[in-house]
Amino acid sequence: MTAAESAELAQRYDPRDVQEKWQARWAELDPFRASEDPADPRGRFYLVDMFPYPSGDLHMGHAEAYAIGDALARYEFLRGRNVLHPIGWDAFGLPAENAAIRNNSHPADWTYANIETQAASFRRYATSFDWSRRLATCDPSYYHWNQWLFLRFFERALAYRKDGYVNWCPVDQTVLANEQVIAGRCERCGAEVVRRMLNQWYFKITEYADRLLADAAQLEGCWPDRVLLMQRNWIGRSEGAEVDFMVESRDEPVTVFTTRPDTLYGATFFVVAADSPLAEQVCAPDRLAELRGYVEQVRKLTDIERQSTERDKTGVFLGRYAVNPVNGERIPVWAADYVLPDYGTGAIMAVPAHDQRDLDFARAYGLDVRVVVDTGQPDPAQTGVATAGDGTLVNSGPINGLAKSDAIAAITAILAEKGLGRAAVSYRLRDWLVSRQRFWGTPIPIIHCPSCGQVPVPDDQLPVVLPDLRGQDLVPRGVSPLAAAEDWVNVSCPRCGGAAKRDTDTMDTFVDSSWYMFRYCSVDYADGPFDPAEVRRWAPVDMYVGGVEHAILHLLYSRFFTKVLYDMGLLAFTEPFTRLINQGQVINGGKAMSKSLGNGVDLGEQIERFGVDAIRLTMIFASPPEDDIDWADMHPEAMVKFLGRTWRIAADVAAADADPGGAENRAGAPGDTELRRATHRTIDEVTRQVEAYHLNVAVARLMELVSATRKAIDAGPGAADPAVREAAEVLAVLLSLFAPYTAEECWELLGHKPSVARAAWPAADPALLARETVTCVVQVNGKVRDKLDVPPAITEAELRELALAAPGVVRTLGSQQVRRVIVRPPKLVSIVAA
RNA sequence: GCGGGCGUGGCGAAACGGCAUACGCGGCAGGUUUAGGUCCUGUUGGUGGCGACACCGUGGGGGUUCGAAUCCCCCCGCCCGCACCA
Repeated sequence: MTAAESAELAQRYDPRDVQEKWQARWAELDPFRASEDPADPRGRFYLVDMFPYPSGDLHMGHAEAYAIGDALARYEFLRGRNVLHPIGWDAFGLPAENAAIRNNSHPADWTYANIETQAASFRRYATSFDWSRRLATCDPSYYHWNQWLFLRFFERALAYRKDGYVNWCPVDQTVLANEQVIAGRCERCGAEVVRRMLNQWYFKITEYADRLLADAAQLEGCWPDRVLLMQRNWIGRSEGAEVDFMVESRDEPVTVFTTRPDTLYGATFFVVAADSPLAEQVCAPDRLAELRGYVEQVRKLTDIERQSTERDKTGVFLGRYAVNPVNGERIPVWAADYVLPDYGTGAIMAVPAHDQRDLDFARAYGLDVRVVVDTGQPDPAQTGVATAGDGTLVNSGPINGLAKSDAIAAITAILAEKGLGRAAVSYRLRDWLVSRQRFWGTPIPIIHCPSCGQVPVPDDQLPVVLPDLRGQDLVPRGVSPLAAAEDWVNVSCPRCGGAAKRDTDTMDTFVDSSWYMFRYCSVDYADGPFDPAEVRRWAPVDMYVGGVEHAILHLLYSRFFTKVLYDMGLLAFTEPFTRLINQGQVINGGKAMSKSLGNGVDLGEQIERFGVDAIRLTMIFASPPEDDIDWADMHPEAMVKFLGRTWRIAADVAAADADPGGAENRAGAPGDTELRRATHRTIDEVTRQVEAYHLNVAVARLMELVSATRKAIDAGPGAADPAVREAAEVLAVLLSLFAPYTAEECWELLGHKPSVARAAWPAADPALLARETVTCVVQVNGKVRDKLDVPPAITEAELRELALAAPGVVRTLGSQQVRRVIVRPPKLVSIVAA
């Protein structure tokens, strides 16, 4: 074949044309089905991509995430592992319900239709899923086990109801977990969240705060640092002490939590959270009206206003005094909204000299400021700047003269001894609010009986299936739409048989996603959430791929669930995901894609234009997986070109094969050594880059090999050389991680059947990796002055001599004295001269 | 405010403390082509020089080192998380 003919062919290769052909073959071959044979000798690898929400077709963000996960999964397959790479859908949730309301249809119709759309798109996208394991969380066969788990949590007192201030989204008309409130706004719809006092279901994640924190250590180096950091900050452990203060006209002491018990002698007033029940309890009767007026005012503020640090401190005096347990001093009790009702004990001792918030409050209301730690900084009462640093204790009785940290220990010991306080730990983490006043979720399997209270639905009556409600109004009104299904709601109490009502709330969808990775191991298992034997075989997940937006929410909840399941004896490990990769976002023109900006890029359109392979390759080649990709800077056409070049190499080899002369040529030696070296270096490099998740660099190495092979064909030994065939075969297998269609075409052109998915990852020949000469850089005073080609095994003495004699070195040195020579054979000599 | 991360060509990005800018885009030049496109080849950090070369160069400043994009300190800029958590 002439170069012109070959170019002509390349022009004819359009990666889009081969997609249907291979989809059909893959469907038939099912090459990525995990082996269910427990005796399968291959090492196992469990890779999970965060499952999608079926809110329409796949989008650009999915295209990146699944390209990364798929490359890693295919790598493990080709390495000979028995890989489990499943897919499912996070199928409950508000968007389905809102879409149903808009279209006057049922959430299930919308959801299942979108699932089919996405499944078809996944197949087109050539993802290497084991399709026999797909799941959808809205299937009763799935949420059955949400309910079962809920009841196990309930038995262990890890699921409980309480009154509390909750985040209420006025648009979605439902409560939200703390984790779902982003900067005071609803994570889903962006509306400003307001606080409401409601009786709701919670999961007691705070009981696991310490373990969630401690076990994060074993994820170090395996999860992105920033995710671990965010989780640590979210859990927010602080060490300090509890101190009991007596308050006039009250028998029980009021306990405060403080991280600075050393400043106890500097407490000049006492503050309770205005909207906590405690405020009314300690308030003098004649001040009650004022307190209530104040609380009313505060409640009108949105969380965003309330949390603004710019806002002036406000509060009311409650007409009572608290007694400082260490010195008997009477200090006024105030109520203020800068003290939170649900952190610590909802009350604080205020030390204005050493806490900025207390100081701001003291200055607003003319309260005393007393310095008890001498930090050498100016008087806070004068400057308005609290001094929080280290220093020496003053005005503090028995702890005078101690340094801050010693004083903390000393005063804590004194308090403990007198029974007035104790060392304590507090967490920023709150319990997980799991009930939602919406329809499209898992019904909470509890029956409320007037005489028996909260009664679990018996296991053998699970699942509690959602009532149909087809054709009924699902518009949110603050009460779950399930309440309207009277036939469904009204039941007899399983315990006493009397008239009772089902709980009408549904579970937060994050419950669904907290354990789905275990369900994948046995999607049809009917005797429990998962088959323990199967989970033992596959789990924990070796590699988890998904967006950083779940750094706290889903990833913290999953870790919590795993620990509870471990405590229940259902799992043998305590962390669900051994390794985690967060891919970046796909943005456009420097901004996240959004309808309002009109900068959305449609994945389907991109695939129509460039083909799946080019889009996958563009995603992979753009940057390291964790970086954002700005689509405006991307050039998928360059990948189309690269795919054509790669394909043409295989085509040239095939053509040379067909040429009778070619066969003779191949009969002999292994072929061109230079190209063979390049091929084996590429195998070695790509293997290492993939192992390090530097997928973009792996693609760059493939591009280099394509260029080298092209040269060998056009200006070297020609397409019939066995080294060219070897290069072409290696390219096909390596490329299959990223561009499966083109890889299949090449593999087929090279005469292989039935699929490159059945090929083996090539091994680099060490003999071909060894280099005959290496380039040695010779520096003089830190600057490169010459380069030498030397054998890799050169000795230090030989290299030193060669370097000193190198022309560039001689020229630079001139009359200078050589002071020192550092020799690092075979790559570097550094000469210090003066 | 607190915590963390990142600043490398015109652009996306490479670089165990050891040749800065691999690979790709874009640009320039050439070949193929009736032309354009496709395809192929070469070239492409800045300044100076015909040139071999020289000097400068990884946000800015300082330090450690024979040697720093890489390690340390300060500053500037951008991004992310938390946000009255006592």
